[in-house]
Amino acid sequence: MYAHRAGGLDSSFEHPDTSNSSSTRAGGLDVFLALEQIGGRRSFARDEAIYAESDPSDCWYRVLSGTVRICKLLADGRRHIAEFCFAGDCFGLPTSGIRVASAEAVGDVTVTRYPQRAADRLIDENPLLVRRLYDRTLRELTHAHTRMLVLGRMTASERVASFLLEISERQDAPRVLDLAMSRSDVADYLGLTIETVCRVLSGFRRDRIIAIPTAHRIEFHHRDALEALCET
Amino acid sequence: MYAHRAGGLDSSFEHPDTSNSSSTRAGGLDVFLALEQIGGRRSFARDEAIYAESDPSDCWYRVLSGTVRICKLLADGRRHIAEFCFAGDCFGLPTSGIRVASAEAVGDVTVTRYPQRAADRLIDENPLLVRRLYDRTLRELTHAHTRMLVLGRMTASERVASFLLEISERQDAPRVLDLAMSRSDVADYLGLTIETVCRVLSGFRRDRIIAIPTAHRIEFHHRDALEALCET
DNA sequence: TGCGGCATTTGATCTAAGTTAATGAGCCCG
DNA sequence: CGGGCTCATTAACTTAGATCAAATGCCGCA
Repeated sequence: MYAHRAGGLDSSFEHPDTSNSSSTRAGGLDVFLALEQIGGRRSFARDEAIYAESDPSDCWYRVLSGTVRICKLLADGRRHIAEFCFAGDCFGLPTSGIRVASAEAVGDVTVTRYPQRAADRLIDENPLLVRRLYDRTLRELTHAHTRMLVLGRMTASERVASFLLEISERQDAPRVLDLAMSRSDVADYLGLTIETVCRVLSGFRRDRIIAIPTAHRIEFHHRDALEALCET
Repeated sequence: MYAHRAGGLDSSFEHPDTSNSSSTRAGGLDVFLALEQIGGRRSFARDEAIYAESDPSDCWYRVLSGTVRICKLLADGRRHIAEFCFAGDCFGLPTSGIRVASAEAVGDVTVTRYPQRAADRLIDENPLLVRRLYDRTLRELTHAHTRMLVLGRMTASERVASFLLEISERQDAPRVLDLAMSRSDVADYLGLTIETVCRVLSGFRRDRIIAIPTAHRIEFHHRDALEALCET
């Protein structure tokens, strides 16, 4: 279901010739090297804010290690997590000069920070780089459309199944899953409550579809059962 | 709430110098002219499919008149509408070679069709064009994040209020709203049922927030009440 | 090793929205 | 002009998931 994201976003930077673009490669790798040059490394502790909603937006980021959550809040405190970003993912790309969501470290996180002005200059000078960012963003938009289907039309069990499969496809091991995030994060990502997420997971365990050796580790016993749940 | 979309996508093509980019304008307008050259005009009747999920993807489109809906289906027929596209909006931009959603005419529709190969060539030759498409896609992604918050965390009343305001901001008149789409389309866009959409609209009318002279026309009497409902 | 606090899990109720069903209102075509 | 569509509305009832409440378990730290 989420196979189009396989390989992560890393690959767009590191293997710029793997996409379906017919761009010239002239000087291609230099571009990405140059991008690394202008980036500075930052670290954030568990639950620390990287930026907040309505902050001025003068840079964007790429995850080096750890997990970042992109959150939006309603006036009364209801929260939604728009996406989780893992190593290689970019976030905080500019749409206006103001942040429309906040970014927070799920666990300890290291990121590269790209100042807007310098990156803009590079982007304007390097068609190839825009093209990569564009392709990447188009893929993210497709992913967003899938997420909307999940949030708009799927049951609690289907949402949790699709979540487990999505995260698992982002990690190396196909039979085991290490969740960096809390049940509360999962719930806010899926538009459910903590309790419902727990109940669904317990149900899956009762049905021998998964095992839950510790709260943050899931073992897949019948991946096909999960896949059947979120078939399109 | 949706103000970042003000002006529609038309403006990115017709006034390429209004964005925050520092791109050179050298030959700028020629690019968009060239894009128009390679586009062919097509018309579709109410409910006609423009393309279907899993079709090969060899072109993309821009709406000239009418409204298009982008749909995703689950195996058992549950439907979700990812977005409505109005005059000036682009849709069907390529992520892989296969359509991941279908596009259908809501009413009678005219579109410009851009063959992928020709458009790709133009894109590769014209940094400015990619930059426009990129900025546009980034704005759409922001909109998608807002939609996820609506679908994941808002009540039925809040969803309908946000829908009315969103569509109204896309039209000229601020006091009256002409809905091209059926209640069923609205429901599938908001992750609700037809009946719930009706009940909420009737509730708004009972509370004198709106009037509903005909099923497809809404008059705003207390726009502020709607705005209060979906405050972030 | 044992204590305190937080996250997770489970259980008991409640409710917003879904489902089912009946009625009403346009509107197209003969 | 009127019959038969389809779409929209309203009402009665059901239910999936939320809310409220109470364990349970786990982890860091003394």
